[in-house]
Amino acid sequence: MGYSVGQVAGFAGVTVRTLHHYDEVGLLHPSSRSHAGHRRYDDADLDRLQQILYYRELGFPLDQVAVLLDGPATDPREHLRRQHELLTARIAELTRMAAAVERAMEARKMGINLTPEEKFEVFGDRDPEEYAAESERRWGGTHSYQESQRRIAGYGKEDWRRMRDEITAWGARYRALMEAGGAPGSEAAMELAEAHRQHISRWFFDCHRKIHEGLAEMYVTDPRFRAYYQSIHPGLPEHLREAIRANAGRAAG
Amino acid sequence: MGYSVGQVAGFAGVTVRTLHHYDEVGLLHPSSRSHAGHRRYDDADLDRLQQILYYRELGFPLDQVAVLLDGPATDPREHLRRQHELLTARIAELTRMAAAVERAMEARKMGINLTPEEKFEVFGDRDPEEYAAESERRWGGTHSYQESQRRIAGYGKEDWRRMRDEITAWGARYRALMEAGGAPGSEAAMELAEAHRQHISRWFFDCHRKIHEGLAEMYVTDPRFRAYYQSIHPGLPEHLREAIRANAGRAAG
DNA sequence: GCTTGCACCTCACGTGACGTGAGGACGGAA
DNA sequence: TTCCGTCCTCACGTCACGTGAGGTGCAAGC
Repeated sequence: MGYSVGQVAGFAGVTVRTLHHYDEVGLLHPSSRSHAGHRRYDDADLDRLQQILYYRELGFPLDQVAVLLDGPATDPREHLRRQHELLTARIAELTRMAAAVERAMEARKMGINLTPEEKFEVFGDRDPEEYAAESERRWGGTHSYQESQRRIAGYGKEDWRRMRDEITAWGARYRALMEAGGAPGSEAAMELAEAHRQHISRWFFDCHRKIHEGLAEMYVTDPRFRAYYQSIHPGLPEHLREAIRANAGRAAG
Repeated sequence: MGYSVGQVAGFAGVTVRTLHHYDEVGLLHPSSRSHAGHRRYDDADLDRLQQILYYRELGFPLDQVAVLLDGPATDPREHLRRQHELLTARIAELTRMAAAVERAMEARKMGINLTPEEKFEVFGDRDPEEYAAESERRWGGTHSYQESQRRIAGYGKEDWRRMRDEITAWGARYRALMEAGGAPGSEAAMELAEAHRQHISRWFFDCHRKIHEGLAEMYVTDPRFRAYYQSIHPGLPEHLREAIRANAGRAAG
Protein backbone atom coordinates (compact mmCIF):
# COMPACT_ATOMS: atom_id res chain seq x y z
CA MET A 1 0.00 0.00 0.00
CA GLY A 2 1.36 3.40 -0.96
CA TYR A 3 4.43 4.30 -2.95
CA SER A 4 8.07 4.87 -1.96
CA VAL A 5 10.01 8.04 -2.70
CA GLY A 6 11.80 6.33 -5.55
CA GLN A 7 8.58 5.19 -7.18
CA VAL A 8 6.94 8.59 -6.86
CA ALA A 9 10.06 10.32 -8.13
CA GLY A 10 10.00 7.87 -11.01
CA PHE A 11 6.63 8.56 -12.48
CA ALA A 12 6.49 12.22 -11.48
CA GLY A 13 9.79 12.93 -13.20
CA VAL A 14 11.36 14.62 -10.18
CA THR A 15 14.32 13.61 -8.02
CA VAL A 16 14.12 11.97 -4.62
CA ARG A 17 15.82 15.04 -3.22
CA THR A 18 12.95 17.18 -4.46
CA LEU A 19 10.45 15.06 -2.54
CA HIS A 20 12.66 15.29 0.54
CA HIS A 21 12.71 19.04 0.10
CA TYR A 22 8.94 19.29 -0.22
CA ASP A 23 8.67 17.27 2.96
CA GLU A 24 11.16 19.53 4.74
CA VAL A 25 9.40 22.76 3.87
CA GLY A 26 6.01 21.26 4.66
CA LEU A 27 4.68 21.41 1.13
CA LEU A 28 4.09 17.69 0.82
CA HIS A 29 4.29 15.49 3.88
CA PRO A 30 3.85 11.85 2.91
CA SER A 31 0.70 10.51 4.55
CA SER A 32 2.69 7.97 6.55
CA ARG A 33 6.06 6.45 7.27
CA SER A 34 7.02 2.79 7.20
CA HIS A 35 8.42 0.92 10.16
CA ALA A 36 11.94 1.82 9.06
CA GLY A 37 11.08 5.50 8.73
CA HIS A 38 10.65 5.33 4.95
CA ARG A 39 8.22 7.79 3.37
CA ARG A 40 4.96 6.29 2.06
CA TYR A 41 2.84 8.27 -0.42
CA ASP A 42 -0.81 7.47 -1.10
CA ASP A 43 -3.07 8.55 -3.96
CA ALA A 44 -4.08 11.80 -2.28
CA ASP A 45 -0.40 12.67 -1.91
CA LEU A 46 0.08 12.05 -5.61
CA ASP A 47 -2.82 14.33 -6.47
CA ARG A 48 -1.28 17.02 -4.33
CA LEU A 49 2.10 16.49 -5.95
CA GLN A 50 0.50 16.83 -9.36
CA GLN A 51 -1.00 20.19 -8.34
CA ILE A 52 2.35 21.27 -6.96
CA LEU A 53 4.13 20.44 -10.19
CA TYR A 54 1.63 22.34 -12.30
CA TYR A 55 1.94 25.44 -10.16
CA ARG A 56 5.70 25.08 -10.09
CA GLU A 57 5.79 24.79 -13.88
CA LEU A 58 3.83 28.01 -13.98
CA GLY A 59 6.61 29.65 -12.01
CA PHE A 60 5.10 29.99 -8.56
CA PRO A 61 7.54 29.90 -5.63
CA LEU A 62 6.92 27.01 -3.27
CA ASP A 63 5.56 29.05 -0.39
CA GLN A 64 2.95 30.58 -2.72
CA VAL A 65 2.08 27.09 -3.91
CA ALA A 66 1.50 26.13 -0.30
CA VAL A 67 -0.77 29.13 0.17
CA LEU A 68 -2.72 28.24 -2.96
CA LEU A 69 -3.13 24.59 -2.01
CA ASP A 70 -3.88 25.12 1.66
CA GLY A 71 -5.89 28.27 1.11
CA PRO A 72 -9.48 28.53 2.30
CA ALA A 73 -11.69 25.83 0.84
CA THR A 74 -10.41 25.49 -2.69
CA ASP A 75 -11.43 22.18 -4.18
CA PRO A 76 -9.33 20.30 -6.74
CA ARG A 77 -11.58 21.27 -9.62
CA GLU A 78 -11.07 24.92 -8.84
CA HIS A 79 -7.31 24.38 -8.95
CA LEU A 80 -7.47 22.62 -12.27
CA ARG A 81 -9.56 25.43 -13.68
CA ARG A 82 -7.11 28.04 -12.44
CA GLN A 83 -4.18 26.06 -13.78
CA HIS A 84 -5.86 25.91 -17.14
CA GLU A 85 -6.37 29.67 -17.10
CA LEU A 86 -2.77 30.31 -16.16
CA LEU A 87 -1.49 27.95 -18.81
CA THR A 88 -3.64 29.69 -21.38
CA ALA A 89 -2.30 33.06 -20.29
CA ARG A 90 1.27 31.79 -20.46
CA ILE A 91 0.66 30.41 -23.92
CA ALA A 92 -0.71 33.78 -24.97
CA GLU A 93 2.36 35.49 -23.57
CA LEU A 94 4.75 33.17 -25.39
CA THR A 95 2.74 33.64 -28.56
CA ARG A 96 3.23 37.38 -28.21
CA MET A 97 6.95 36.80 -27.73
CA ALA A 98 7.09 34.60 -30.81
CA ALA A 99 5.35 37.34 -32.75
CA ALA A 100 7.87 39.84 -31.40
CA VAL A 101 10.69 37.62 -32.63
CA GLU A 102 9.06 37.53 -36.05
CA ARG A 103 8.84 41.32 -36.05
CA ALA A 104 12.50 41.53 -35.03
CA MET A 105 13.41 39.27 -37.95
CA GLU A 106 11.38 41.40 -40.32
CA ALA A 107 13.02 44.54 -39.02
CA ARG A 108 16.44 43.00 -39.54
CA LYS A 109 15.61 41.95 -43.07
CA MET A 110 14.45 45.45 -43.87
CA GLY A 111 17.47 46.93 -42.16
CA ILE A 112 15.28 48.98 -39.84
CA ASN A 113 16.77 49.86 -36.50
CA LEU A 114 14.29 49.72 -33.65
CA THR A 115 14.40 52.11 -30.75
CA PRO A 116 15.40 50.61 -27.40
CA GLU A 117 11.82 50.88 -26.15
CA GLU A 118 10.54 48.97 -29.17
CA LYS A 119 13.19 46.31 -28.75
CA PHE A 120 12.04 45.42 -25.26
CA GLU A 121 8.33 46.10 -25.57
CA VAL A 122 7.49 42.47 -25.11
CA PHE A 123 9.31 42.21 -21.80
CA GLY A 124 7.61 45.30 -20.36
CA ASP A 125 5.43 45.42 -17.27
CA ARG A 126 4.84 49.13 -16.91
CA ASP A 127 1.62 49.57 -14.97
CA PRO A 128 1.44 48.07 -11.47
CA GLU A 129 2.90 51.18 -9.91
CA GLU A 130 0.10 53.24 -11.36
CA TYR A 131 -2.43 51.03 -9.73
CA ALA A 132 -0.69 51.28 -6.41
CA ALA A 133 -0.52 55.06 -6.63
CA GLU A 134 -4.11 55.23 -7.77
CA SER A 135 -5.32 53.01 -4.98
CA GLU A 136 -3.49 55.16 -2.50
CA ARG A 137 -5.65 58.19 -3.22
CA ARG A 138 -8.80 56.13 -2.89
CA TRP A 139 -8.02 53.77 -0.11
CA GLY A 140 -5.21 55.53 1.73
CA GLY A 141 -5.30 54.95 5.44
CA THR A 142 -7.85 52.19 5.35
CA HIS A 143 -7.10 48.69 6.49
CA SER A 144 -7.43 47.30 2.96
CA TYR A 145 -4.86 49.72 1.69
CA GLN A 146 -2.33 48.91 4.35
CA GLU A 147 -2.65 45.18 3.92
CA SER A 148 -2.37 45.63 0.18
CA GLN A 149 0.80 47.69 0.49
CA ARG A 150 2.26 45.17 2.89
CA ARG A 151 1.67 42.32 0.46
CA ILE A 152 2.73 44.23 -2.64
CA ALA A 153 6.01 45.09 -0.97
CA GLY A 154 6.85 41.39 -0.95
CA TYR A 155 6.12 40.82 -4.62
CA GLY A 156 8.90 40.42 -7.14
CA LYS A 157 8.89 40.77 -10.90
CA GLU A 158 7.72 37.18 -11.28
CA ASP A 159 4.79 37.73 -8.97
CA TRP A 160 3.65 40.71 -10.98
CA ARG A 161 3.92 38.69 -14.14
CA ARG A 162 1.80 35.91 -12.72
CA MET A 163 -0.67 38.43 -11.39
CA ARG A 164 -0.93 39.88 -14.86
CA ASP A 165 -1.26 36.40 -16.35
CA GLU A 166 -4.14 35.67 -14.05
CA ILE A 167 -6.01 38.83 -14.85
CA THR A 168 -5.26 38.45 -18.56
CA ALA A 169 -6.80 35.00 -18.48
CA TRP A 170 -9.76 36.35 -16.57
CA GLY A 171 -10.17 39.14 -19.12
CA ALA A 172 -10.20 36.65 -21.96
CA ARG A 173 -12.94 34.69 -20.24
CA TYR A 174 -14.99 37.77 -19.53
CA ARG A 175 -14.70 39.01 -23.09
CA ALA A 176 -15.80 35.60 -24.32
CA LEU A 177 -18.79 35.79 -22.02
CA MET A 178 -19.79 39.20 -23.34
CA GLU A 179 -19.29 38.22 -26.96
CA ALA A 180 -21.56 35.26 -26.34
CA GLY A 181 -24.16 37.69 -25.03
CA GLY A 182 -24.07 36.47 -21.43
CA ALA A 183 -26.13 38.63 -19.05
CA PRO A 184 -24.57 40.19 -15.94
CA GLY A 185 -27.00 38.23 -13.81
CA SER A 186 -26.14 34.89 -15.41
CA GLU A 187 -24.44 32.14 -13.49
CA ALA A 188 -21.32 32.44 -15.66
CA ALA A 189 -21.05 36.19 -15.09
CA MET A 190 -21.44 35.85 -11.34
CA GLU A 191 -18.83 33.16 -11.34
CA LEU A 192 -16.40 35.47 -13.12
CA ALA A 193 -17.25 38.26 -10.70
CA GLU A 194 -16.44 35.86 -7.88
CA ALA A 195 -13.17 34.92 -9.58
CA HIS A 196 -12.37 38.62 -9.77
CA ARG A 197 -13.03 39.03 -6.07
CA GLN A 198 -10.83 36.08 -5.22
CA HIS A 199 -8.10 37.42 -7.46
CA ILE A 200 -8.04 40.60 -5.38
CA SER A 201 -8.18 38.65 -2.14
CA ARG A 202 -5.27 36.52 -3.21
CA TRP A 203 -3.01 39.30 -4.39
CA PHE A 204 -3.97 42.44 -2.51
CA PHE A 205 -6.27 42.34 0.46
CA ASP A 206 -9.15 40.41 1.91
CA CYS A 207 -11.85 41.70 -0.39
CA HIS A 208 -15.26 40.85 0.95
CA ARG A 209 -18.39 41.52 -1.02
CA LYS A 210 -19.21 44.96 0.30
CA ILE A 211 -15.77 46.28 -0.63
CA HIS A 212 -16.06 44.51 -3.95
CA GLU A 213 -19.21 46.47 -4.72
CA GLY A 214 -17.33 49.65 -3.91
CA LEU A 215 -14.61 48.69 -6.35
CA ALA A 216 -17.23 47.87 -8.98
CA GLU A 217 -18.50 51.42 -8.77
CA MET A 218 -14.98 52.70 -9.19
CA TYR A 219 -14.42 50.66 -12.32
CA VAL A 220 -17.15 52.61 -14.12
CA THR A 221 -16.42 56.06 -12.67
CA ASP A 222 -12.64 56.19 -12.37
CA PRO A 223 -11.15 56.94 -15.79
CA ARG A 224 -8.01 54.93 -15.27
CA PHE A 225 -9.71 51.73 -14.21
CA ARG A 226 -12.45 52.36 -16.75
CA ALA A 227 -9.89 52.63 -19.54
CA TYR A 228 -8.25 49.41 -18.46
CA TYR A 229 -11.45 47.38 -18.37
CA GLN A 230 -12.71 48.95 -21.58
CA SER A 231 -9.55 47.81 -23.30
CA ILE A 232 -10.82 44.27 -22.75
CA HIS A 233 -14.32 45.05 -24.00
CA PRO A 234 -16.04 48.44 -24.44
CA GLY A 235 -19.04 47.60 -22.33
CA LEU A 236 -17.15 45.69 -19.68
CA PRO A 237 -17.08 48.21 -16.82
CA GLU A 238 -20.86 48.46 -16.55
CA HIS A 239 -21.34 44.77 -17.22
CA LEU A 240 -18.86 43.86 -14.54
CA ARG A 241 -20.44 46.24 -12.05
CA GLU A 242 -23.80 44.57 -12.48
CA ALA A 243 -22.24 41.11 -12.28
CA ILE A 244 -20.44 42.02 -9.07
CA ARG A 245 -23.66 43.36 -7.60
CA ALA A 246 -25.52 40.21 -8.61
CA ASN A 247 -22.79 38.07 -7.11
CA ALA A 248 -22.81 40.05 -3.87
CA GLY A 249 -26.61 39.86 -3.72
CA ARG A 250 -26.54 36.13 -4.28
CA ALA A 251 -24.21 35.62 -1.33
CA ALA A 252 -26.35 37.85 0.87
CA GLY A 253 -29.63 36.18 -0.09
CA MET B 1 25.94 58.60 -26.52
CA GLY B 2 24.97 55.21 -25.06
CA TYR B 3 22.69 54.38 -22.20
CA SER B 4 23.24 54.13 -18.45
CA VAL B 5 22.44 51.05 -16.35
CA GLY B 6 19.31 52.69 -15.07
CA GLN B 7 18.03 53.47 -18.54
CA VAL B 8 18.76 50.01 -19.87
CA ALA B 9 17.21 48.41 -16.81
CA GLY B 10 14.22 50.65 -17.40
CA PHE B 11 13.24 49.63 -20.88
CA ALA B 12 14.46 46.06 -20.63
CA GLY B 13 12.39 45.45 -17.50
CA VAL B 14 15.28 44.07 -15.46
CA THR B 15 16.98 45.42 -12.34
CA VAL B 16 20.27 47.28 -12.24
CA ARG B 17 21.63 44.43 -10.17
CA THR B 18 20.89 42.02 -12.98
CA LEU B 19 22.98 44.10 -15.38
CA HIS B 20 25.77 44.22 -12.80
CA HIS B 21 25.55 40.47 -12.53
CA TYR B 22 25.73 39.94 -16.29
CA ASP B 23 28.78 42.16 -16.31
CA GLU B 24 30.39 40.21 -13.46
CA VAL B 25 29.91 36.83 -15.08
CA GLY B 26 31.04 38.14 -18.45
CA LEU B 27 27.73 37.66 -20.19
CA LEU B 28 27.27 41.30 -21.08
CA HIS B 29 30.15 43.71 -20.67
CA PRO B 30 29.04 47.25 -21.51
CA SER B 31 30.95 48.48 -24.52
CA SER B 32 32.53 51.26 -22.48
CA ARG B 33 32.75 53.06 -19.17
CA SER B 34 32.32 56.75 -18.51
CA HIS B 35 35.01 58.89 -16.91
CA ALA B 36 33.47 58.20 -13.49
CA GLY B 37 33.47 54.46 -14.09
CA HIS B 38 29.80 54.31 -15.00
CA ARG B 39 28.66 51.59 -17.40
CA ARG B 40 27.71 52.76 -20.90
CA TYR B 41 25.64 50.49 -23.15
CA ASP B 42 25.37 51.02 -26.91
CA ASP B 43 22.88 49.61 -29.43
CA ALA B 44 24.86 46.43 -29.99
CA ASP B 45 24.82 45.82 -26.24
CA LEU B 46 21.06 46.23 -26.26
CA ASP B 47 20.73 43.70 -29.06
CA ARG B 48 22.80 41.28 -27.09
CA LEU B 49 20.75 41.90 -23.97
CA GLN B 50 17.60 41.21 -25.96
CA GLN B 51 19.00 37.86 -27.07
CA ILE B 52 20.01 37.09 -23.51
CA LEU B 53 16.54 37.81 -22.20
CA TYR B 54 14.89 35.59 -24.80
CA TYR B 55 17.16 32.68 -24.01
CA ARG B 56 16.72 33.30 -20.31
CA GLU B 57 12.96 33.33 -20.70
CA LEU B 58 13.31 29.98 -22.43
CA GLY B 59 15.00 28.67 -19.30
CA PHE B 60 18.65 28.49 -20.34
CA PRO B 61 21.22 28.93 -17.56
CA LEU B 62 23.45 31.93 -18.09
CA ASP B 63 26.60 30.02 -18.94
CA GLN B 64 24.74 28.18 -21.70
CA VAL B 65 23.44 31.50 -22.97
CA ALA B 66 27.02 32.68 -23.15
CA VAL B 67 27.98 29.57 -25.12
CA LEU B 68 25.08 30.12 -27.50
CA LEU B 69 25.83 33.79 -28.06
CA ASP B 70 29.60 33.47 -28.30
CA GLY B 71 29.50 30.15 -30.13
CA PRO B 72 31.15 29.72 -33.51
CA ALA B 73 29.84 32.16 -36.06
CA THR B 74 26.17 32.35 -35.30
CA ASP B 75 24.62 35.47 -36.77
CA PRO B 76 21.71 37.32 -35.15
CA ARG B 77 19.18 36.00 -37.65
CA GLU B 78 20.13 32.43 -36.77
CA HIS B 79 19.51 33.23 -33.11
CA LEU B 80 16.12 34.72 -33.82
CA ARG B 81 15.17 31.68 -35.84
CA ARG B 82 16.26 29.35 -33.08
CA GLN B 83 14.43 31.40 -30.48
CA HIS B 84 11.32 31.20 -32.60
CA GLU B 85 11.66 27.44 -32.82
CA LEU B 86 12.17 27.10 -29.09
CA LEU B 87 9.22 29.34 -28.33
CA THR B 88 7.06 27.28 -30.66
CA ALA B 89 8.19 24.09 -28.95
CA ARG B 90 7.49 25.57 -25.54
CA ILE B 91 4.04 26.64 -26.67
CA ALA B 92 3.38 23.13 -27.90
CA GLU B 93 4.47 21.73 -24.57
CA LEU B 94 2.22 24.06 -22.61
CA THR B 95 -0.64 23.23 -24.95
CA ARG B 96 -0.10 19.57 -24.13
CA MET B 97 -0.16 20.42 -20.46
CA ALA B 98 -3.35 22.40 -20.85
CA ALA B 99 -4.89 19.41 -22.62
CA ALA B 100 -3.74 17.20 -19.77
CA VAL B 101 -5.44 19.50 -17.29
CA GLU B 102 -8.63 19.23 -19.33
CA ARG B 103 -8.36 15.46 -19.27
CA ALA B 104 -7.82 15.55 -15.51
CA MET B 105 -10.96 17.67 -15.13
CA GLU B 106 -12.92 15.24 -17.27
CA ALA B 107 -11.64 12.32 -15.25
CA ARG B 108 -12.69 14.03 -12.04
CA LYS B 109 -16.15 14.79 -13.37
CA MET B 110 -16.60 11.16 -14.37
CA GLY B 111 -15.16 10.02 -11.07
CA ILE B 112 -12.49 8.00 -12.80
CA ASN B 113 -9.30 7.41 -10.88
CA LEU B 114 -6.16 7.61 -12.97
CA THR B 115 -3.15 5.45 -12.35
CA PRO B 116 -0.04 7.24 -11.05
CA GLU B 117 1.64 6.83 -14.41
CA GLU B 118 -1.28 8.44 -16.18
CA LYS B 119 -1.36 11.29 -13.69
CA PHE B 120 2.17 12.34 -14.48
CA GLU B 121 2.38 11.41 -18.13
CA VAL B 122 2.73 15.01 -19.16
CA PHE B 123 5.77 15.61 -16.95
CA GLY B 124 7.60 12.54 -18.21
CA ASP B 125 10.97 12.49 -19.93
CA ARG B 126 11.69 8.78 -20.13
CA ASP B 127 14.15 8.32 -22.96
CA PRO B 128 17.51 10.12 -22.69
CA GLU B 129 19.00 7.26 -20.72
CA GLU B 130 18.13 4.87 -23.49
CA TYR B 131 19.95 6.99 -26.00
CA ALA B 132 22.99 7.18 -23.79
CA ALA B 133 23.01 3.42 -23.28
CA GLU B 134 22.47 2.85 -26.96
CA SER B 135 25.22 5.19 -27.95
CA GLU B 136 27.55 3.44 -25.59
CA ARG B 137 27.42 0.20 -27.54
CA ARG B 138 28.10 1.99 -30.80
CA TRP B 139 30.54 4.62 -29.80
CA GLY B 140 32.02 3.23 -26.60
CA GLY B 141 35.64 4.09 -26.19
CA THR B 142 35.74 6.61 -28.98
CA HIS B 143 36.53 10.24 -28.45
CA SER B 144 33.00 11.30 -29.39
CA TYR B 145 31.52 9.01 -26.83
CA GLN B 146 33.73 10.27 -24.03
CA GLU B 147 33.07 13.90 -24.77
CA SER B 148 29.39 13.18 -24.98
CA GLN B 149 29.35 11.43 -21.62
CA ARG B 150 31.31 14.24 -20.07
CA ARG B 151 28.83 16.82 -21.27
CA ILE B 152 25.78 14.76 -20.49
CA ALA B 153 26.98 14.31 -16.94
CA GLY B 154 26.64 18.04 -16.44
CA TYR B 155 23.08 18.26 -17.74
CA GLY B 156 20.18 18.68 -15.37
CA LYS B 157 16.51 17.99 -15.87
CA GLU B 158 16.04 21.43 -17.40
CA ASP B 159 18.77 20.86 -19.94
CA TRP B 160 17.17 17.66 -21.07
CA ARG B 161 13.86 19.41 -21.43
CA ARG B 162 15.37 22.13 -23.56
CA MET B 163 17.24 19.57 -25.57
CA ARG B 164 13.94 17.83 -26.23
CA ASP B 165 12.27 21.14 -27.03
CA GLU B 166 14.91 21.82 -29.63
CA ILE B 167 14.59 18.48 -31.29
CA THR B 168 10.81 18.62 -31.10
CA ALA B 169 10.89 21.93 -32.90
CA TRP B 170 13.29 20.49 -35.43
CA GLY B 171 11.02 17.48 -35.94
CA ALA B 172 8.04 19.73 -36.59
CA ARG B 173 10.01 21.58 -39.23
CA TYR B 174 11.21 18.40 -40.87
CA ARG B 175 7.74 16.91 -40.98
CA ALA B 176 6.44 20.12 -42.54
CA LEU B 177 9.17 19.87 -45.14
CA MET B 178 8.23 16.29 -46.00
CA GLU B 179 4.53 17.02 -46.10
CA ALA B 180 5.26 19.81 -48.53
CA GLY B 181 7.10 17.28 -50.68
CA GLY B 182 10.56 18.78 -50.21
CA ALA B 183 13.35 16.65 -51.71
CA PRO B 184 16.31 15.46 -49.59
CA GLY B 185 18.60 17.39 -51.90
CA SER B 186 16.69 20.65 -51.56
CA GLU B 187 18.15 23.67 -49.88
CA ALA B 188 15.59 23.48 -47.05
CA ALA B 189 16.36 19.81 -46.37
CA MET B 190 20.09 20.41 -46.27
CA GLU B 191 19.53 23.31 -43.95
CA LEU B 192 17.59 21.07 -41.59
CA ALA B 193 20.29 18.43 -41.83
CA GLU B 194 22.79 21.09 -40.87
CA ALA B 195 20.58 22.17 -37.97
CA HIS B 196 20.53 18.54 -36.87
CA ARG B 197 24.29 18.37 -36.96
CA GLN B 198 24.63 21.56 -34.97
CA HIS B 199 22.14 20.28 -32.45
CA ILE B 200 24.37 17.29 -31.82
CA SER B 201 27.45 19.46 -31.68
CA ARG B 202 25.86 21.74 -29.14
CA TRP B 203 24.53 19.08 -26.84
CA PHE B 204 26.73 16.03 -27.23
CA PHE B 205 29.99 16.17 -29.09
CA ASP B 206 31.71 17.93 -31.92
CA CYS B 207 29.90 16.25 -34.78
CA HIS B 208 31.69 16.89 -38.04
CA ARG B 209 30.22 15.81 -41.32
CA LYS B 210 31.87 12.41 -41.59
CA ILE B 211 30.53 11.35 -38.22
CA HIS B 212 27.19 12.82 -39.13
CA GLU B 213 27.02 10.55 -42.17
CA GLY B 214 27.76 7.60 -39.91
CA LEU B 215 24.89 8.61 -37.65
CA ALA B 216 22.62 9.00 -40.68
CA GLU B 217 23.24 5.38 -41.56
CA MET B 218 22.41 4.37 -38.02
CA TYR B 219 19.10 6.20 -38.12
CA VAL B 220 17.86 3.90 -40.87
CA THR B 221 19.38 0.64 -39.64
CA ASP B 222 19.16 0.82 -35.86
CA PRO B 223 15.61 -0.06 -34.82
CA ARG B 224 15.52 2.26 -31.82
CA PHE B 225 16.62 5.38 -33.65
CA ARG B 226 14.56 4.32 -36.64
CA ALA B 227 11.43 4.05 -34.49
CA TYR B 228 12.05 7.47 -33.03
CA TYR B 229 12.47 9.22 -36.35
CA GLN B 230 9.59 7.34 -37.91
CA SER B 231 7.35 8.59 -35.12
CA ILE B 232 7.85 12.03 -36.63
CA HIS B 233 7.18 10.87 -40.20
CA PRO B 234 7.22 7.33 -41.64
CA GLY B 235 9.69 8.08 -44.37
CA LEU B 236 11.89 10.35 -42.31
CA PRO B 237 14.88 8.07 -41.61
CA GLU B 238 15.70 7.51 -45.28
CA HIS B 239 14.88 11.09 -46.18
CA LEU B 240 17.10 12.41 -43.43
CA ARG B 241 19.95 10.10 -44.41
CA GLU B 242 19.91 11.47 -47.93
CA ALA B 243 19.64 15.04 -46.71
CA ILE B 244 22.61 14.53 -44.39
CA ARG B 245 24.61 13.04 -47.25
CA ALA B 246 23.68 15.93 -49.51
CA ASN B 247 24.64 18.40 -46.82
CA ALA B 248 27.94 16.69 -46.21
CA GLY B 249 28.63 16.57 -49.94
CA ARG B 250 27.82 20.25 -50.31
CA ALA B 251 30.37 21.19 -47.67
CA ALA B 252 33.01 18.96 -49.22
CA GLY B 253 32.44 20.23 -52.77
C1' DG C 1 30.27 77.71 -1.46
C1' DC C 2 27.78 74.18 0.55
C1' DT C 3 24.35 70.95 1.22
C1' DT C 4 20.93 68.05 -0.85
C1' DG C 5 19.51 64.57 -4.00
C1' DC C 6 20.06 61.24 -7.30
C1' DA C 7 22.11 57.79 -9.99
C1' DC C 8 25.98 55.37 -10.04
C1' DC C 9 29.87 52.43 -7.94
C1' DT C 10 31.92 48.16 -5.35
C1' DC C 11 31.97 44.70 -1.75
C1' DA C 12 29.66 41.09 0.50
C1' DC C 13 26.27 38.41 2.65
C1' DG C 14 21.24 36.44 2.04
C1' DT C 15 17.79 33.47 -0.50
C1' DG C 16 15.08 29.84 -2.95
C1' DA C 17 14.99 25.40 -4.83
C1' DC C 18 17.12 22.25 -4.98
C1' DG C 19 22.16 19.29 -6.21
C1' DT C 20 25.56 16.53 -4.29
C1' DG C 21 28.14 13.79 -1.53
C1' DA C 22 29.05 11.64 3.35
C1' DG C 23 27.98 8.17 6.43
C1' DG C 24 24.80 4.81 7.90
C1' DA C 25 20.36 1.56 8.34
C1' DC C 26 17.27 -1.87 6.26
C1' DG C 27 15.73 -5.79 3.57
C1' DG C 28 15.82 -9.18 -0.20
C1' DA C 29 18.78 -12.18 -3.29
C1' DA C 30 23.04 -15.01 -4.30
C1' DT D 1 26.71 -14.07 5.21
C1' DT D 2 27.79 -10.97 2.10
C1' DC D 3 26.26 -8.08 -1.23
C1' DC D 4 23.22 -4.78 -3.58
C1' DG D 5 19.76 -1.45 -3.95
C1' DT D 6 16.88 1.76 -1.78
C1' DC D 7 16.05 4.32 1.93
C1' DC D 8 17.48 7.69 5.81
C1' DT D 9 19.55 12.24 7.82
C1' DC D 10 22.92 15.91 8.05
C1' DA D 11 25.23 19.52 5.78
C1' DC D 12 27.63 22.13 2.48
C1' DG D 13 27.51 23.75 -2.73
C1' DT D 14 25.23 26.25 -6.66
C1' DC D 15 22.86 29.58 -9.59
C1' DA D 16 20.75 33.95 -10.46
C1' DC D 17 20.22 37.21 -8.59
C1' DG D 18 18.13 40.37 -3.96
C1' DT D 19 19.46 43.43 -0.56
C1' DG D 20 21.74 46.43 2.16
C1' DA D 21 26.24 49.02 3.49
C1' DG D 22 29.28 52.46 2.57
C1' DG D 23 31.26 55.61 -0.79
C1' DT D 24 31.75 58.70 -5.42
C1' DG D 25 30.39 62.22 -9.12
C1' DC D 26 27.54 65.82 -10.48
C1' DA D 27 23.71 69.05 -11.23
C1' DA D 28 20.32 72.07 -8.68
C1' DG D 29 18.73 74.88 -5.00
C1' DC D 30 19.76 77.68 -0.77
